[in-house]
Amino acid sequence: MKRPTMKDVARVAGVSPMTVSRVVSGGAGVSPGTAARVGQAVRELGYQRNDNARHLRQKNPGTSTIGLVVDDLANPFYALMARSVEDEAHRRGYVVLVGSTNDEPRREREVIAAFTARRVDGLIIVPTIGGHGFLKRPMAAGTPVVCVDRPAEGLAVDTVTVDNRAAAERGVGHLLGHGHTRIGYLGDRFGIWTQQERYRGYLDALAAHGIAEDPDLVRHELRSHHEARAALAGLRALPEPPTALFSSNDLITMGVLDALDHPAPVAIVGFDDLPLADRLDPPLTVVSQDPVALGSAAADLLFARIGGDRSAPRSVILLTRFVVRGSGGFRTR
Amino acid sequence: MKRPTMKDVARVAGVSPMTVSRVVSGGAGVSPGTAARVGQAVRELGYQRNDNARHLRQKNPGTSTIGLVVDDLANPFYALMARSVEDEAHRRGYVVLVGSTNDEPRREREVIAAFTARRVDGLIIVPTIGGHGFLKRPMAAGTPVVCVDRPAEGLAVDTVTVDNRAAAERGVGHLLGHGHTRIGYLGDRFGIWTQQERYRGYLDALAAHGIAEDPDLVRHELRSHHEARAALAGLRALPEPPTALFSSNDLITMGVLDALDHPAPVAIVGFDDLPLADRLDPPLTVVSQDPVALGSAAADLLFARIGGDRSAPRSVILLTRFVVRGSGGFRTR
DNA sequence: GTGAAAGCGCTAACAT
DNA sequence: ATGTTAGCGCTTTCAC
Repeated sequence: MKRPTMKDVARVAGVSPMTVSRVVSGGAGVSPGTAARVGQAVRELGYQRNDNARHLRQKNPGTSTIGLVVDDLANPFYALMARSVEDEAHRRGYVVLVGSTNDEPRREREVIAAFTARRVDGLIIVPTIGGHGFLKRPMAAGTPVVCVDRPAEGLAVDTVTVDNRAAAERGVGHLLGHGHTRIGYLGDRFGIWTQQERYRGYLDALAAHGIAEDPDLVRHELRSHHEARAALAGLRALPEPPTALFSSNDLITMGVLDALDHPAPVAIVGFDDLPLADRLDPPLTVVSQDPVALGSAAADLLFARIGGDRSAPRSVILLTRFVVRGSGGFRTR
Repeated sequence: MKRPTMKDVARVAGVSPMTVSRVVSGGAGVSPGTAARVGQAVRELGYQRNDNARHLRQKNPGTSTIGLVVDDLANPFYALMARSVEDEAHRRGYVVLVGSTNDEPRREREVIAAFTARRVDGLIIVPTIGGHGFLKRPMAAGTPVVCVDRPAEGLAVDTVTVDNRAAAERGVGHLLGHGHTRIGYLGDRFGIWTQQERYRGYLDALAAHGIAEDPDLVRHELRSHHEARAALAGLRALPEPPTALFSSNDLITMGVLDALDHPAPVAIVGFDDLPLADRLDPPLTVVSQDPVALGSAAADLLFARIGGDRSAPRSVILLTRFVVRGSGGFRTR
């Protein structure tokens, strides 16, 4: 049982395909009588217009589809962001193609190529570490791009980020204010922009308190829960172990918590909030981002571009919240 | 700067559009020389084939796009599922349109209509409470549908669920085994199939231990963290309050935990695992589902259908894991 | 108010 | 190995 086309509807209703087209598109300039007959035929056949064919011919360009490309859709942070983008799209009658990159430039290219081949009207991306020259073509052809969470190096597009550096400085400053002087830093891949920024914030805070950086206390490139645990073990085995830790994302924080006794024998401040963070012992002090705000800001920028905005690229920096719950204090080991 | 078409590439390469088509589609039956010239022109113009036009004409049907419709993409459970579906799709060269329903039948219809208008090759849906007769048409037209997490009433399609009822019975049985006889039940909207099943499991367990249901201990329709807290307050204000609680999903569990002292003065078993559940005091005992397995099972079924499988609809029931961590024991209040 | 013709960008089915 | 013709399902344009 093949799908009916306008021709089929036209035959049943006894009109021309053009009249069906008019009715299906709102019915302007069609007499109520024929409109009713066409509507009847549509219902009878279960006709639904093929939007791909429609968008192909329609002079008013656009597929009412946007693409969202994140690092990992399973990460609650990006999931919240995705939902927020989807809501904004739905409100405007758009649908969203979604893809994860795993932070692999190759998969990012594949996903974006698949999206632009389907002629999405715009892209919201969390760029990977790799270069993004391949975006120049679709952008020149009129597909706007917005970066969110981190900028794409060398790509002049609207970008929505948070104040990573200042927020990290604030968090580490909190630890310093509690008297900690040996503060461990646990970070994800250093190639990721947010991680560089947060590390800079860590250094800023140390410098502001006149404390020299101790490279022994710094671990980058922690890609998993497991690697975070291992790194922590290394820090605690030091002759002079840290009395406090700054954890640079939620995955690392979870790894750290899992490796520690209960109650945690080290002060901790984490970047990114966790669901039950306030029920831990002690309750976890964190830098909290708002992924919903990130997503809706990115969507607003994108739809403005789709709407014809040709102004210079904007950079939106959203503020984090510093949530003090107790885990930043001093404790004995 | 408009997008180049095959015609443009053909002109630059000095060949016919058909030759360009052949090259772009793999280059079978084209001499290496012309293929090179065409490739050169493609690069020069930044040409990318329009897949919408391609799929329109191509006799081999299909848009290499599937639709995924979940309750709420921001819910970590569905986010994990979505990522799993996306991975399966990506592996097969498909992209995925994603939408949230918020459990509103109207939004579900809108989203699915938008997807079928774009001629997705298949749909994976977490059906809302409403009827699903509107799916009959696209199904008859050849768009396969797979339900996941819960079945769609009256719709004979492949369905992937977990053993909700038995798992809930197991969880409540665990509480009974610890000597609890007054066990509170906290559930989400009773119209949702999983909630009915879990409640039945609760009753099964009580019956197996010869305990009569006490309606005072049962609260359904808890739609939020806040409502869960309020319901719990009601239970604890009872003349004979429950000594144990069975919480029917993660949102409710979080509400309950937030409302309780620390350490929790009531035994708790929750349906769905939570990230830091093992770091709570006491560590939370839960029924744990595997959203990744749900997603990949659904995707496998869908792609089998897309591949031409016309066999009778299958029902796949995945098993949950019961994770005993300690919160199910007896304690004083 | 309605329809006929043309064409969006591409490929199937024939040519040559 | 390459080109021509026709047409996917729809809308634009221009007739009536």
